[in-house]
Amino acid sequence: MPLSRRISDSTVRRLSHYLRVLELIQADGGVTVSSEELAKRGHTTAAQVRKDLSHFGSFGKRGLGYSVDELKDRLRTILGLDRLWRVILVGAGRIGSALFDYPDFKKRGYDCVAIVDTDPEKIGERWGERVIRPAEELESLIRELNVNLVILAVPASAAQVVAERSVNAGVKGILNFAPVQIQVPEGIPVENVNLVMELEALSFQINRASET
Amino acid sequence: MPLSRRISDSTVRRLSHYLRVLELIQADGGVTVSSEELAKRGHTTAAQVRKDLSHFGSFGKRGLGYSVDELKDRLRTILGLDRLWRVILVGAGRIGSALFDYPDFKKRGYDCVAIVDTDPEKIGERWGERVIRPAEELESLIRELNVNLVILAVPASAAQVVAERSVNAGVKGILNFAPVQIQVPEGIPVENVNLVMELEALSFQINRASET
DNA sequence: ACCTTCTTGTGAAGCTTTTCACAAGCGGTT
DNA sequence: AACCGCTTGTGAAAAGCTTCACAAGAAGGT
Ligand SMILES: NC(=O)c1ccc[n+]([C@@H]2O[C@H](COP(=O)([O-])OP(=O)(O)OC[C@H]3O[C@@H](n4cnc5c(N)ncnc54)[C@H](O)[C@@H]3O)[C@@H](O)[C@H]2O)c1
Ligand SMILES: NC(=O)c1ccc[n+]([C@@H]2O[C@H](COP(=O)([O-])OP(=O)(O)OC[C@H]3O[C@@H](n4cnc5c(N)ncnc54)[C@H](O)[C@@H]3O)[C@@H](O)[C@H]2O)c1
Repeated sequence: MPLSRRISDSTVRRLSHYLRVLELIQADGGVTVSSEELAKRGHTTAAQVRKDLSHFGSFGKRGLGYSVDELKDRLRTILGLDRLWRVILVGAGRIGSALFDYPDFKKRGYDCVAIVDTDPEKIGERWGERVIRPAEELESLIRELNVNLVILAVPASAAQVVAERSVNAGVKGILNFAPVQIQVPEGIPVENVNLVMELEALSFQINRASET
Repeated sequence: MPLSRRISDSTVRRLSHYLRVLELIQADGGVTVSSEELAKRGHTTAAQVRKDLSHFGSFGKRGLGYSVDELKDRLRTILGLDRLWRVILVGAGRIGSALFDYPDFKKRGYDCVAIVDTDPEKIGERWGERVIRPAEELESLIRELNVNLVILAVPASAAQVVAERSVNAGVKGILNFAPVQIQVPEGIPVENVNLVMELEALSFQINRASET
């Protein structure tokens, strides 16, 4: 069990995927599952499933497969879902309002504990249990509420500055919706969501397929 | 110029990235650009930039670099942005309303020509120039408006059915926001956006970094 | 016309990820 | 207690992707 090797990005995404599949299997009353089945319902092969899991230990029983319950717990621990993550949402615009209160976040332990915006019209507005705070309070909110993650839902021009301020205030990871590559200190993970890029990947593939 | 080899996903995403960088350079008045500079402002290396581009031809001049204008055009063609894409939005909920009229889509040639929903409260509602149509009209709208792409912004339970209906009606690609792996016929590209997965990738990396 | 400087395009090397293949192990059956 | 069917865990092979390194070519100066 090579617990210290680097884990590839694709492996992590697949783990996340396996977890979701396990939840579905559990909801259907499944008790054990083979790598074969996990692969079929995921998007991959049985060997890949086993290799992915083997990076973190050996959770299965030969001849039987994996205990759904146990594997689910293991994956939750591996993915860091065995604790609560405190998230601040920066930018209460269109994408921000979709993300806020997205139930799947809460279900996985991501709790949006604060929202900030610069727009005086929006500051003070109540969203569910939260009130939109002015952007100047970003640092103090992060410190006082012990925020771990920031969701950047601001215009591209503001993203870099907000990211820097957030990291300086102690945030440990960034989910960035602005279509810019933000620069952060070594060791602070950033995940980018770029929807234009996704559409471009589609049109590229469609074009390519039609080129015979 | 190996025009027929398979292009990796990561290459396509970088092309998309280069295009954005080129637009920024052009806005700053840049006329030519070297792979070195493109790499610095992207997220990669000069060799990678050249290798990526070399799959599609040789667009540069040795000693000089690339013409910003020309490379931009070439990339637009490669990514399929030299035409208009007609998009239907299925699901006029929170994420759907954020996506609709997202200006960056229009700027790249993706035009949301129709919106459908099942909710009687929403049907008939006007969003900008569009009116939300009942979901039963999905197929007829796709055919009549010559829709190429579908954005799935419906609950996970509805995603598979909507995807199948859309493909049967002639859609050529799917951007899926529902957190399920949808099954489609060979040759229909699907891009998935799974935000929970992105957050999980962050918490995984944060956990891992703190394990010394 | 030649030399210098710069940067591309590209095989080859190096590295990472995926797939293969099979010994090892578990549980049920005879 | 030995056998059998099944599935894991894992080295080794294969495939895929990135980096290296350099010849080839372009522009400008002398
Ligand atoms: N709408 C979409 O579908 C969509 C999709 C993908 C990416 N994005 C990106 O997400 C970001 C936000 O998009 P949107 O459509 O929600 O825009 P929006 O204009 O609706 O919202 C942006 C919000 O950020 C606030 N803001 C601006 N500067 C700020 C700052 N320094 N600190 C805090 N708040 C600030 C604004 O007041 C506004 O409320 C943009 O970068 C956009 O490119 C949007
Ligand atoms: N809100 C988010 O931040 C977010 C983020 C990522 C992914 N998602 C996913 O996107 C999807 C939509 O999320 P949402 O938050 O917008 O939910 P929502 O409930 O706000 O919107 C869903 C909409 O789809 C409509 N709908 C349901 N069945 C339909 C059908 N068969 N045909 C057409 N329309 C139908 C509903 O009437 C509703 O208007 C979900 O799968 C969700 O998991 C949401």
